[in-house]
Amino acid sequence: MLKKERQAYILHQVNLHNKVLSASLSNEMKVSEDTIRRDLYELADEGKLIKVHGGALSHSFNEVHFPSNGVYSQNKKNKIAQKAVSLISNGMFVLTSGGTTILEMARSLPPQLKATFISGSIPAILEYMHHPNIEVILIGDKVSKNSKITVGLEAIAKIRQMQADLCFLGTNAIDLQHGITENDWDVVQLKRAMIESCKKVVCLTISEKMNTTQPIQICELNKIHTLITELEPTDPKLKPYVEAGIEVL
Amino acid sequence: MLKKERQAYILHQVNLHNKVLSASLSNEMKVSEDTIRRDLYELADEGKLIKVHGGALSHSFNEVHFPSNGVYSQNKKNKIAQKAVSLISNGMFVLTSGGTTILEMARSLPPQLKATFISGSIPAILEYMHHPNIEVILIGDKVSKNSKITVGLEAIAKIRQMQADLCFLGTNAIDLQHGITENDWDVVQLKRAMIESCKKVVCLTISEKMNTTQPIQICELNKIHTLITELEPTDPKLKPYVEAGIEVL
DNA sequence: CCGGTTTTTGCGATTTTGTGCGAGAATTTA
DNA sequence: TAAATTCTCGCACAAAATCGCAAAAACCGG
Repeated sequence: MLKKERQAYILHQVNLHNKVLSASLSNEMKVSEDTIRRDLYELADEGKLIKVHGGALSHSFNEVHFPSNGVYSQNKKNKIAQKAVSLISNGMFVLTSGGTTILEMARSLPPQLKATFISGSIPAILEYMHHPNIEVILIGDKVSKNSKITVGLEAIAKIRQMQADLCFLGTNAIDLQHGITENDWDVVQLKRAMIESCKKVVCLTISEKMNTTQPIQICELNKIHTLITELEPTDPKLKPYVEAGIEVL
Repeated sequence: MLKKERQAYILHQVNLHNKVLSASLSNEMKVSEDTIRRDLYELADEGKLIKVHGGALSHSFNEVHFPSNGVYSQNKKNKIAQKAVSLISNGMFVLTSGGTTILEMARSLPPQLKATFISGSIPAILEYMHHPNIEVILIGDKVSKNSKITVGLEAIAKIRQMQADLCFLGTNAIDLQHGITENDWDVVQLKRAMIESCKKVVCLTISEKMNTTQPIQICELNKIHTLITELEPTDPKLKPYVEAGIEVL
């Protein structure tokens, strides 16, 4: 078993169960606990999980992390949110994933907007619910505690039978060669279905996540119609994406 | 159970109930009181709560004093919650409606309980999600903003294809002649479907709502197996229900 | 294909951490 | 004031982490 492979599996387990024990992982993959521990420390260094005595926990336990860059990042996300909102017009059906950037967009929706929002992300749904004129459709299935989103075949089937005008994807990693990538298998399945079920795919991401990759590919770049970051559309960092035929806002 | 995990649970409990007892926490998580005490001291050191003799208090407890009938009603709901929880055992599939009584039950689930909870109520889902060992199935459909629950044909169809062990209904009005009644058409449809899709129907209600009615009937009394109120099962107010063949806790 | 280098992994000895227990002290409660 | 909890403190024990080291595997330039 490859190291990367092992770490991807660990990450998957953490996302699924919110915790992992070094002992049981060592048992499952037949490597020493030392190796597992080293893996966990590496993943903790990359901020993918939280190492604790005896195993590791998912970030969702700490609730409020990154207090330091919070405000800073917030500004960026707000910029992104403003641009995203400008794409929505009355009467549209909008499919959205989860993630903090999407949340920020949800909070920025103008109160007079009348549209239908469809999502399996629970935090996003909570935001949409507060809006006076928006219809909210919740996609049901098993709830993934870590990503706070419904995942599974039911959810995917439901998405498949939709045909939305717009699809907003909160994106964790985007790259010229590898397209958009994720580390959670279930979320990948969902996002793939979302991409297939809408007329226009819009990726929202802060520029730090550009040109980074994660283990599992969601789709190639050419499936994406629009990319929104906090940068000016003319920023040189975005040039390769424009050249790849993506509309950049 | 990991130390951090345990502390996260304690914190969650403190924030919900504003107080925790060392003894009951020790009992719930099957660790010694010593361990709980050490946890409480650590959390108190971090300023997350206030350690007192016998347990701990939430920080907000000092500052804000809440409305008197709030606490009162809360106590009743807590009593109901305790009784309801006692009906659930490991491995069960439990269908629940929404409502504050259900929420209180969700908050009182012992951490080691492993069960699957199915609901379309968004506040309830949020509570279930905090629990370390519970699988959460969210029923999707259009979100009703005022009842914070998914309603519609999709949701009803989904419920119909289930077969749960237990169904908890937060009940707004119960009466000997009219059975249980509601004032929201969509919710009535949902609850009817829930009653048909489980082996055992349990109604949770505070005694004030007994012998009251609302415009739309959900079902006759004979569909209900168990009634839980804050009263003692021997209370004379409950006698007619016992005589009607309902198990009363 | 081959030496040399780097990375990865496992092992044993030692240290640290987490937990429970018992006895006596401190406190709450009746 | 007496009885019942709850706390403190020291200790023991097991599980987990750390450290140094060495074998094994992967990588690489020629």
